[in-house]
Amino acid sequence: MSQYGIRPSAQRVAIARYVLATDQHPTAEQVWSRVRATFPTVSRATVYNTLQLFKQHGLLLEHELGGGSAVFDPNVEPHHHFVDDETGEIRDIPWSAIAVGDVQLPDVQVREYSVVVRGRRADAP
Amino acid sequence: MSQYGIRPSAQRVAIARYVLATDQHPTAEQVWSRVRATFPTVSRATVYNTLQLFKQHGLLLEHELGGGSAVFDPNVEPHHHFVDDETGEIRDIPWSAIAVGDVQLPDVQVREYSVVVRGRRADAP
DNA sequence: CTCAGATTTAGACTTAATCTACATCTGTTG
DNA sequence: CAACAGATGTAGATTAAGTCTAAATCTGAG
Ligand SMILES: [Mn+2]
Ligand SMILES: [Mn+2]
Ligand SMILES: [Zn+2]
Ligand SMILES: [Zn+2]
Repeated sequence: MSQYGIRPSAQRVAIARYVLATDQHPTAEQVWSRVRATFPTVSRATVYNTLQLFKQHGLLLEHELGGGSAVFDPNVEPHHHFVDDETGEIRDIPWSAIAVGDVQLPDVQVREYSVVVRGRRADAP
Repeated sequence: MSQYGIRPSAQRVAIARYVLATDQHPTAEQVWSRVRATFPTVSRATVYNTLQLFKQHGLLLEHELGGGSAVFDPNVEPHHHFVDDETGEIRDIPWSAIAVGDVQLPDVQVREYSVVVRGRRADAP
């Protein structure tokens, strides 16, 4: 973590151990709840501040995909997302799984793009 | 509007006149603010309820694309979106402007998908 | 015209997120 | 080590989007 210019306080390490290792897409409140299980005194403000710090240093992405709260994503490589209509659960889709042609728009400098897919898990066949 | 099974009250007509005709992607608060200019007594609850009603009847889409609040979109045909990093402004991208290959995911019934592009307006050349 | 159901309203409430002011920690310097 | 300044963390207040409630008002079928 210090390799990224972030001083590794105990709180930051506890937050990192959860949020940088998950394959889910937790909200800030979910991160706070999880981290309090092992670090009961950590404050809400520290969790929100640390998530923004990690984001600014490129360790996390923040997405708004519906459900009313932002989610955090330690997978910082380009990829797409599937959002379950019923549960709101978010799953990663590998970049290679969807072919997207050139994204060039007039008068726009594109920073990033991705596909958001919505639907439901299919019933057993 | 009655063709969609919605009783056209004065409030609903005032809301529809703005939100079904705009080419922007206003938030509920922006809709409320705009509608109050011509209908000063309309309540916040009526605006939120009416937007959800229009959405349920297929007159509007609701998107969460960042910025902390949902936006409403009278363009209910499939299309993509560009989000300006600096201003948060949202612009439509025609469906035909981006080629997206097959979107098929294991165990998923896809309801809809689209591309979200982020970046900034290019400076004059 | 009546009145039951539909619609609207003001304001209370909930929740995500941010802010503030103060406390604590930590690394550096003498 | 001791002092201290800057960095970090904390509790609780605050903001803002959105929802809910209970009461008022409207409307059209009979
Ligand atoms: Mn929503
Ligand atoms: Mn919010
Ligand atoms: Zn992801
Ligand atoms: Zn649109």
